[in-house]
Amino acid sequence: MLTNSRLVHQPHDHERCINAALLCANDLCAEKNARMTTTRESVLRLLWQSHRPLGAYQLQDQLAEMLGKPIAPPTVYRAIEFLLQLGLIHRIHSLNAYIGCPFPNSGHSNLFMICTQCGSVAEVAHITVNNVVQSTCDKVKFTLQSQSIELFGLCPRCSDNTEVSNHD
Amino acid sequence: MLTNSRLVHQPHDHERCINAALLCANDLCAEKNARMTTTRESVLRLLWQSHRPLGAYQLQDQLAEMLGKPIAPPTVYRAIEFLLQLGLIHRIHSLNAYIGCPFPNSGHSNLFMICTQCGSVAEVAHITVNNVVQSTCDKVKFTLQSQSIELFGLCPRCSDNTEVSNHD
DNA sequence: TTATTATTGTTATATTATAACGTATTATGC
DNA sequence: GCATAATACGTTATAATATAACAATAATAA
Repeated sequence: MLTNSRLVHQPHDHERCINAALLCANDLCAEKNARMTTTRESVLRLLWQSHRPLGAYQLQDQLAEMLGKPIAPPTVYRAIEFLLQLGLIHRIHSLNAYIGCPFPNSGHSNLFMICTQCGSVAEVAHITVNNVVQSTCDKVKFTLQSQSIELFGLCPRCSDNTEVSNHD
Repeated sequence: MLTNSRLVHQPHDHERCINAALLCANDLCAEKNARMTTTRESVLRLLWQSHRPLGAYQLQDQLAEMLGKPIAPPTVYRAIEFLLQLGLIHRIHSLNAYIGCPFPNSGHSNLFMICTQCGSVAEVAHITVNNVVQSTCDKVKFTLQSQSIELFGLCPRCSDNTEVSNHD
């Protein structure tokens, strides 16, 4: 099982995540003959900086500040679209928000664990989940193309806190 | 495995689905001391009539026509909210649309198979999927509260058609 | 350099959803 | 029945999310 669950819920060095993501992005662009422009890189950077899902208009604000000039929605959405296509970020439908993908190369299904308390989101790629989903589709003759699995609940930290406060 | 997959993709008697859903809705309301008003019933009926996901503003139009008077968005959203709470309908996040639930009593997880060709949506409740999801959550100490699983691909009919056209 | 393509800027607007407050309707206790 | 409270609906305005269309600019290729 591939997951960033532990990392997400612990304080850690964000710079590393950001740099890893940017390196990976550059590789992917080189490979696919795509251009990693300032706007696109900035959006990716912002998503990794926050380390949690950001809406398009949050990105707009932060991007405007980062670049020191006003940015219109289409610019943001174009960058988002580009990064989505490359698999560098994901869209979380239930939140209308976007988040950096921790393992863009893994040909994985998108399974997100969204903490309803603190808003953190961990991504998990689990072969067993994939297999079960696939076999379920086979059973009803549904040709699976892609998927969006969004789980809501309490992350490890918030689970602990809840338990503690229940004991008070 | 519980599913309406076959039914969804075949021509069939919609009146039955509608009536079954309305009966079920009335029972649930009686049980929970909730009121099945004209607006709410109409929205539920419309969703079953179409037998595919409808957006809030599609519902608004159809509701206005059905009731013979203009309807404002809040009215629609209130009915939607009510039906969601009772578990009589589901929201499909990736489509910003709503659909009737074929088995509201089954304490099931929401797994949808969305045909990217014809737009039909089947719901499946599969204990194995639930179990795998749950055990994945356990592994990373995530306390699961609810879930949204949306699968995109080709329904049985569209799969067949594609195959045929490929052979031409 | 020029032609071509890809990207961004700009304006306007579509789509989805909710806030706030007033009115009407329905249930409940007397 | 009548007063009261609770619930649902009507109405207006607006927030939040997303895209269309076209002009301008920048990068690449010929």
